[in-house]
Amino acid sequence: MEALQESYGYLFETELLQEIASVGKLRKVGRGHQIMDIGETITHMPLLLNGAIKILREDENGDELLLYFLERGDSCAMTFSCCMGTKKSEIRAIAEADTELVMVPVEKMNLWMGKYQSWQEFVLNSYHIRMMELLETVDTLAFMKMDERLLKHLQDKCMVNHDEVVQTTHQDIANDLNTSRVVVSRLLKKLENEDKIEMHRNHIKVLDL
DNA sequence: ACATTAAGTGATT
DNA sequence: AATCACTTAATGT
Repeated sequence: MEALQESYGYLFETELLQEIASVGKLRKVGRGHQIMDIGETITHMPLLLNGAIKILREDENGDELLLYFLERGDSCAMTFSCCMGTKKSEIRAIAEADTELVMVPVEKMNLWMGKYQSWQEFVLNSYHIRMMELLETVDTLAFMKMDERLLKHLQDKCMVNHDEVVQTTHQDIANDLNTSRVVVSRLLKKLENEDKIEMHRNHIKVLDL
């Protein structure tokens, strides 16, 4: 597990890295695959090595809303709190790109909290970062109009995929933003007229980054 | 050639 | 901004 060293070497001492390597299982997930669903019991916590994962929330009707992306060096804050009592996931996680992650059993969480201060810092820090990300999306939701949200979403996608070309359909975007496809199509056309994007079938190139 | 899926359009609320 | 109803375009079998 040299990949561990590369992604987390600057955070954890070698002793902890070795423990992660010995107890964790490497998992590869293809783009679009579901990693965790709402209501599922959390047994492992993920440490992202590369790729990206999108975190979604769902309403009563089954409509989805994108909360944020996880990238390399991130972990799911949901798993942290689950070890403090709650055991079911409140969110759904789907691979945004082909992703490699290390799955660590949750039992190790508390153990390492006392044993390694680098682990404790990592957990607390991750929690803080997730909180800030969540606040940002709340702001976006509450204060931004659909066209601004759309552009931001495309830019975010570019960010996590390290590519100015977004592989997606209008329908997919509509699902992520919890709006209708027709609205997305029309707003995208507007963005194209403003030379902020280029539209093609099944992919969009973002010019305004 | 036909069916399916993605995207575009006008009208209405 | 959402929804409906319909058209057009691209792609798969």
